[in-house]
Amino acid sequence: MITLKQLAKELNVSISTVSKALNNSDEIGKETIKRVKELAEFYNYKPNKVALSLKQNKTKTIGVIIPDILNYYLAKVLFGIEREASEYGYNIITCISNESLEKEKESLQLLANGSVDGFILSLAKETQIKGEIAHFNRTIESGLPIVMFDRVAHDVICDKVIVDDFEATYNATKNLLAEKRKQIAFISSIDSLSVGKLRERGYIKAISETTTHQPLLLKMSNKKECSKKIKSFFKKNKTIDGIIAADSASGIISVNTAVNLGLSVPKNISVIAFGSKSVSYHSIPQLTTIRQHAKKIGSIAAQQLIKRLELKNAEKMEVTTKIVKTSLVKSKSTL
Amino acid sequence: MITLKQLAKELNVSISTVSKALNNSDEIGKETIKRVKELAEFYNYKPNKVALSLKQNKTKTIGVIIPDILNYYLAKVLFGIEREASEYGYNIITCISNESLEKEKESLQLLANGSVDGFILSLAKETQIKGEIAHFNRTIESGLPIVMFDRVAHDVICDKVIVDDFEATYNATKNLLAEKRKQIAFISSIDSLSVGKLRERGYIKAISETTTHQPLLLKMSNKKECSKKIKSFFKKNKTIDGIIAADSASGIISVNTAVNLGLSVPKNISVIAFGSKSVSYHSIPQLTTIRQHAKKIGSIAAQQLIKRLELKNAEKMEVTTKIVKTSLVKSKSTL
DNA sequence: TTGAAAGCGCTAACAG
DNA sequence: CTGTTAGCGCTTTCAA
Repeated sequence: MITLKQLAKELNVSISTVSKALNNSDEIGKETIKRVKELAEFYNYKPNKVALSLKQNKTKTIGVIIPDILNYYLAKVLFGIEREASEYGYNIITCISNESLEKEKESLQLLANGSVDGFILSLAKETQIKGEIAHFNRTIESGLPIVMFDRVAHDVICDKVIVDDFEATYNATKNLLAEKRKQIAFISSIDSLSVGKLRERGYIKAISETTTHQPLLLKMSNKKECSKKIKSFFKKNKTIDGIIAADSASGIISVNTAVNLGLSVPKNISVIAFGSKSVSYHSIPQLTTIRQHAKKIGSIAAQQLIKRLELKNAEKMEVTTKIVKTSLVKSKSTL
Repeated sequence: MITLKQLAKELNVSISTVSKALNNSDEIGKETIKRVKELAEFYNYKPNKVALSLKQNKTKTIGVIIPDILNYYLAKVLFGIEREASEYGYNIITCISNESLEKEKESLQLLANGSVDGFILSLAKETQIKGEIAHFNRTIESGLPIVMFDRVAHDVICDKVIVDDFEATYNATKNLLAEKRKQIAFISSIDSLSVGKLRERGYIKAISETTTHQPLLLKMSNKKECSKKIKSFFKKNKTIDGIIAADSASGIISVNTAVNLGLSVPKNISVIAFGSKSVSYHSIPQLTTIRQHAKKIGSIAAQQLIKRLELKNAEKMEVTTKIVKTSLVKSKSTL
């Protein structure tokens, strides 16, 4: 990489002249500016990012910590974050906590050495189970703002972007009830997550408000066993005619299993699941899904963080919690 | 963030003494080291990464440019890269080219300003179609090594990590032939990618070596239309009894569509597709898959780059191309 | 209109 | 054993 120093030497001017010329300072003569710019162009000069960061005490880099990059939803949020950030000239450093509290702490710690200006993150499963939040507070106190999305720690005072999980399943369940379904079950493989619990509560509320039958729940911890568990669940409960699935895998497997058992979807049984468009193609008939607008969540989170970073007296800015509304996209697995 | 300067002031010693003490220099007295470390601990001192990078002229950061983060396979490679990199104390800055040549160039350009020590990348679709490679060569000439994986530019001289795509479909096709399948088709929605072409060629070779029937190809550009196209393809070609799918979506949809049309899988028709374990659950019966060991590809790519970065005279190190062998994991969609 | 010098936080050669 | 100094690449005040 070519430096100002080298340019200055070759042009027989001082470093500061070159710097000013490249920044179009009106202190510098037109002729000089032209000469400098030409040579810079010739050598494809780019100001060294590290030096700039050191000087200006900000890196234009955001640390993103996500629990699982193989989760389609989380990957999509990341996509949204990246796009928005790069729009504003920010880079993102990605760390994957792999659902581990330890790795989450470590990443936070590691990047808090001047590598990033702030964080966007979603809590690791283990963090949610153990309820630890001290590491977040420490980070915020040290001057690095955090924006949390989806799986958030309510007790930490910071900006948050969440989904209306409770309402989403509440409405979805109501929707199946409106189809005159009599026995609606809730299937989840994300029971340990805050969002999983919210979704369950939305379902339970709708059921207990409207019907007399008990909520019917199938909760699984292991994705591997989903197929078997769902199959035996269906066999045991022959009267089920509706499914609310808290995650897309459960939804897809429910439809495919029902069809496989000779049930007609949606004639005998309707299925609604959290999930994206592309995953909806994985079942025949195609799955009716609750869309979370993951990209939007990502871009809102990025906007929020950048706004705070570029504010003069950021402390004075109140923290906000933005709720991104889901939409129910009807397809072929419901009436 | 607390700095050496502040520590030095509070301890009434010089900055360099503090620096040396923290680095356990034997120039410094035991007692002093102890005092310094205690205070550093107390303030939770962390050396400023940016200053270190500037001083040492390396960032311990890798730029990763991937075409599509929502592609499960690519996300998994990213996972492998991240894990390996963090093992060696490297961070990764992720850019998503979104299959666009322009964005790919831009990211490369942008990070070549001292932000990263080198790159790991897979080519954007557009880059492969247009065959542009100048931007890669420029980057390498400027001293930043590149490791390419999966979708590589053969004409660029750099380290590469690839999959034995050709052999994989060749062997998979042979496998179906060994099942006495008479009419095996090849279905792909990634025709424009280098790997897509290799996979097709492997299939064609196996077919033309062994049978007299013409290769039977269904190539789609639009994922959206997959379901319809596959359905009409099946209806038109009633004698098909085997499928090799170049991508997992095609495979999943093939199985589900076949079942839906009343065919028995694998009795009437066998299906093999490129894909991961988790995607194999999305069809009933479960899909037989060609596994690419994405995480391994990621970690090998990271290892290779880091090795080159930490070598003294890296130019002298020959470039290598590593081939990661696929494995055929049999499940319920084949005999 | 241009240049010299200081400083961002750190390391390391050299001096004391 | 400890301190002074220079320098990584850049911006910016102040002086010429």
